[in-house]
Amino acid sequence: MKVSIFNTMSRSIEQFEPLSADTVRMYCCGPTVYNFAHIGNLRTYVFEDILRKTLEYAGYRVEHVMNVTDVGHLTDDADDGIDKMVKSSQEMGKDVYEIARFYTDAFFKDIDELNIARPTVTCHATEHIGDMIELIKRLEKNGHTYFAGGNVYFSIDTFPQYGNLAKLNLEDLRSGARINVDPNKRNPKDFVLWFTNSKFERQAMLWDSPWGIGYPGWHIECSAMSMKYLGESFDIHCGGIDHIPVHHTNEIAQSEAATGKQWVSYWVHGEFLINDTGKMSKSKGSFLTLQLLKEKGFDPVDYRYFCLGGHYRSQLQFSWDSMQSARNARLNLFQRIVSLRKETKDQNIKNLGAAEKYVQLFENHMAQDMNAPRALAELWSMLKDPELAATEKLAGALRMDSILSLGLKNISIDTDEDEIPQEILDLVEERRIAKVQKNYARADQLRAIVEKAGYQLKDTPENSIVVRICNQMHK
RNA sequence: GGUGCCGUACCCAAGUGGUAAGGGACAGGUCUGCAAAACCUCUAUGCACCGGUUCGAAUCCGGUCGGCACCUCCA
Repeated sequence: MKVSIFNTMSRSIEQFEPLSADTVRMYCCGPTVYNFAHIGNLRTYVFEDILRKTLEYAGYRVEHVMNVTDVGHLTDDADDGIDKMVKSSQEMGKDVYEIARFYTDAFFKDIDELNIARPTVTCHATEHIGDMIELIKRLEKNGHTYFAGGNVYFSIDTFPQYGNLAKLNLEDLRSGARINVDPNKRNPKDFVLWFTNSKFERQAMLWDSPWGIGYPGWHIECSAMSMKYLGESFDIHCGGIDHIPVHHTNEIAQSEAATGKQWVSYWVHGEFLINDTGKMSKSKGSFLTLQLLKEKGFDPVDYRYFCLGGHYRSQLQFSWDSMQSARNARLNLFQRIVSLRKETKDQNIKNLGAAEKYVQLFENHMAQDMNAPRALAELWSMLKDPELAATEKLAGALRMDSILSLGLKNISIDTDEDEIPQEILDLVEERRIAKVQKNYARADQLRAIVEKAGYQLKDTPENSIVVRICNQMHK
């Protein structure tokens, strides 16, 4: 299986070829842990997981590195504002490291619940300050930095390819630059590598460095850590689309200026999740978390399914209606798997047989820039094809799920018949008698009572089955 | 103001020149005392609008209207 992927650098779909034959080295920008991740953030991690699993499906071993930014980033401009970590710690009255720990744990809980594979390496910025300092020293030696107003800056004029990724037109940008530019900058697009002097109200995290006590600029961690774990040149770097113009642009500049080599081969970016107010952000008051979805009765996997319904490079419109339809779809899908399991009990489900052609189509769609919506459609077509045997459908579905990761292999046929209270069973028995006596008015009345108690009755030719209504959504 | 993306059925959403995937919802059917569940079937001669290129356009070109994103921390 040959994988093709859209490379932001060339703005075109390219055939993927890793630097080394069978290993893919991939770096993903991780969370800044001063708050909970919202479902828009989470969409990006779902997409990265799909990318990783598609590559693994194609036979590659994937070294997947993700950073956790536990050093403060600034609230607004790179020269002003309150450190986000400090701000959050002030609000919660906790130590900055406690805050980072708390939100890091919350983040990985979300990741796990979404069936996103953990990175092979997770690296924390605060544990790599030394690596960042070494990188800045290297840049200094190569003449790409200058010291002004207490801070070390990267000079973009020493790096002619600056802005290639974002296709930035530097002339235009310069003329349209904001008013409050840091007067120490030689070029408005220069950025800080190391701060010893900032306008922070309070700075909780400080480290010693050749330039004085301070803290690193916010782009340097990704360069330093990715090169530490993946080498000076690696295959894939991904993140949200918003990182193209500033963060990734600056990362490229400082990385390649330091090594003199091409840093990353493929840049892969995921689009935003949008709701009726536009981009999801806390300031707009539309900060939806996975926790909130759960409180509303959704399973985290419903959200994963929802994400798979749209292509990763298209904006995806979130609404509660869409979320509901994703849940229904997922429930229907699970129901089909349960039926197949029952039908194929004790049978060998290893062979794809006639499901092969659907798996083939599925692979093609995933291999062609990860067209998950198309791939999902193949899953449905396969399940609905009357020509296929149940074992073949099940084998095909499980194969596809190695990328989709909806948890199909964990679905058991023991439909959790957890204890139904005796009083409910008594009502059911009373209804059975009423039915035998053809007292249907009484039977309907009893069913209404049972339903009100949260149970649903399903009459079959033999007997009546009772299920807890709210249990169904979680299976 | 500058740059880019998008506008497909009731909703979400694929589809970049060859005659509109898929899911949800709705409706109908089988089944049922009636339901529920399950299963089956159906839903765009048309892809914002206008004009053009072409044997052929949702797909290419021009224009109009509308939406979104980026240019500033942001997945």
